[in-house]
Amino acid sequence: MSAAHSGEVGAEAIRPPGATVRRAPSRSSRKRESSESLNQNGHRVTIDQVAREAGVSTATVSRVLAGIGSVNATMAAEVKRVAATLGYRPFGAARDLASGHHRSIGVVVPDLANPYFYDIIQSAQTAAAKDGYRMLIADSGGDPATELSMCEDLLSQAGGLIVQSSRMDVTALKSLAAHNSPVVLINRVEYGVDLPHVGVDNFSAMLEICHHLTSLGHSKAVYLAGPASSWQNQERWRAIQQARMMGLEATAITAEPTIQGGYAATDAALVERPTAIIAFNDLVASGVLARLRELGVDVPKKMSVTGFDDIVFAKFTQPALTTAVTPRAVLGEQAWKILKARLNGHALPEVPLVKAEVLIRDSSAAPPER
Amino acid sequence: MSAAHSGEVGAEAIRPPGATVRRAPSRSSRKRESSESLNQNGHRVTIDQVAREAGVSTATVSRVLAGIGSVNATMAAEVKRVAATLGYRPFGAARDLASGHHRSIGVVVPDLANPYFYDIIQSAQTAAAKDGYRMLIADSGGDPATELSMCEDLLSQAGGLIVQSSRMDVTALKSLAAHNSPVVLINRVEYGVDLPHVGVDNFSAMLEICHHLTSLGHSKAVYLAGPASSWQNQERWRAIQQARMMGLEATAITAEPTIQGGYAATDAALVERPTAIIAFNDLVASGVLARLRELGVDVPKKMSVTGFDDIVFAKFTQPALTTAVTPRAVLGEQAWKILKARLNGHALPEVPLVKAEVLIRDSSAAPPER
DNA sequence: CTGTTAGCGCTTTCAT
DNA sequence: ATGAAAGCGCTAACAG
Repeated sequence: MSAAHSGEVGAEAIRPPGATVRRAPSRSSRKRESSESLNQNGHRVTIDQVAREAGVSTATVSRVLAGIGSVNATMAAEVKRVAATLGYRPFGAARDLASGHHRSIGVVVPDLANPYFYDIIQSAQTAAAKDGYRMLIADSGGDPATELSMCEDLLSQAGGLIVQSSRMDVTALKSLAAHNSPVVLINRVEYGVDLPHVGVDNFSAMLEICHHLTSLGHSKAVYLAGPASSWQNQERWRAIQQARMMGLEATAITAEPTIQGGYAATDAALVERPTAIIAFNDLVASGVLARLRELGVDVPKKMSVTGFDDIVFAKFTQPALTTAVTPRAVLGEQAWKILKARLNGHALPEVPLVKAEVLIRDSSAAPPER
Repeated sequence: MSAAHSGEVGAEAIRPPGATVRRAPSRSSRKRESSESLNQNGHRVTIDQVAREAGVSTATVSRVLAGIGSVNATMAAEVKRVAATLGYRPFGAARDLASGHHRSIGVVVPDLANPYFYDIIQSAQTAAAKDGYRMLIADSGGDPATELSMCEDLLSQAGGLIVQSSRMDVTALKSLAAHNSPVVLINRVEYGVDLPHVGVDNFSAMLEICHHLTSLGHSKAVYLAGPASSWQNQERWRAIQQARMMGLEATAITAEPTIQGGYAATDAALVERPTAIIAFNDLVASGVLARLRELGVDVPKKMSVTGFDDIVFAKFTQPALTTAVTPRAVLGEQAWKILKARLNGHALPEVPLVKAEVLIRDSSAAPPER
């Protein structure tokens, strides 16, 4: 093969004499003190070096490493060997620029310290990784303004976005949609906003919880509500209100969506003299349980408590929590599926809200006789 | 200002006649169907468009948007206005390529579903974001082999790596170190491997837990061990063995580092007839508590149980868990501090292992009389 | 099947 | 203070 086997002399020598003489590359003196992924000599190993060393063209190296097209087996092996020897790792930015799209997707969540989000992140990450995408994550702290700018920001490094339980108002959401970038919402449904979403059918599940309670004989409950801007909270509360027709009287008291929040709000809830406390989620319910125990209120004999989500701990609280299983892994996969379709310009698959199964455990029972 | 105000005709027209004629750009026909961040017309808004529209050079736009160097205030305002109007968002890959380094760091954890890692991830993310870095996260699933390849992989998209509780063996760690890339380890100390680390002083904290137990009168305990390849587990076990000189006899039984794991391993632990069960972490301890409750074994009267980490739930278990507070947020910040120094070519700051404070709650007490 | 080569969009000299 | 222009390292036409 009389390939461009130029060895060490190569490139410079074969430049045609008539070519415009380029100004000597001042670049050689450009600062390069930040040592990120450089080899021993302080230089990044590039695809050109691999190509030269292996006696092939950069195109071939690219093909071999990407596993695209067909290449002579011997050649491929040699390329791989050289790449390994040199410790070559492609420079992602160059690849993305050349191919015209980022290989990362951004994920923004309201609170990285909340276990609820991790199951979704985990499954989305696994699914995306399978397709060669990495995941950038960011914590908006639950602040709507931060959330929007965070999204805008990520969009310059990511090919698409998965936005979890967005707290943005409709205007912000619309302005995000106007970017025309691949974005999918998780657990935020907003008609009139042109953004695909996946989510849990909170309404049905909460209605079922209410039904469970009324069939047990409860008629007076307190809802420890989550953030007002949260769609999930709105849906859950809507269901509880709907349950009035089943004979369930309920008032809402806002609580921080954390264990501490539930703990702190319990006393206020008790003032209403309910026989059941419906918590926004399992975190809140756990806090309620803890406070009730302190207060000596027997659960479920004197008070029924329900959660939502079925986080790992729900099964191990004392007593074990009655809750609704929101299939988080499914949500993550669905979100990626839609995003992927969007990235590839395919038609978006229709995914209905995911049903949440209600799990009756030990924290709910018939109300005490009055 | 007679700037290059070329309007729409611009570029092509002013090309000097003597210049080498480039082959007509076949690029115009290159596929561009993947709609990622394109504007209405299906084209990405580039810095050139902004520059042209604003009647300045791309260099100026770059300066304005990066806030670097000094630019005429009026001009800057105009550039910003145009950029906003056009919906311009810089293409991260191009920026990274031009500047020579990635603006992301990779974070790999053994298990994204483990709450222990949340606080670390969150604080590291916040700290890094402040310096303009994004965070790529990946879940290795706790598999050493996957972990290494995952790191290699990330290194082509990230400027540096934070590796949590690495389970890689020394050889793998060394090969990672050999890349000479900015990597910092969290909770994995390996002398002889040239990689900076931050971590918790597991040994001292566990020794203190043991001391707490012996001073209560315990002399026979079972350690529900974590993964053998985990440095934290090794350190904790080392402390327990050390505690023999304080009169604590202990045997180790391996358990999955999860609630389920603790639950499942409890029966085997009981066979040893200990008066105390020392769990690898809070998750395991929670499982133990759940099983013990089922079995009717009173904690702490009949059995003392201790955890490690002080995850949010530790305070709310029944009874509340005696544990060691590992300051996760501090770890995340320290890790970023070191990584940043490394990325900038500064000297690495020396950070000693973080002390963990032992928190005596209700799950530990004097052993029953025999 | 393989090599050549033109850019991808941006930053950063360097010259003005 | 501003502009011109040279690439950063890689991919993907395109031509053989």
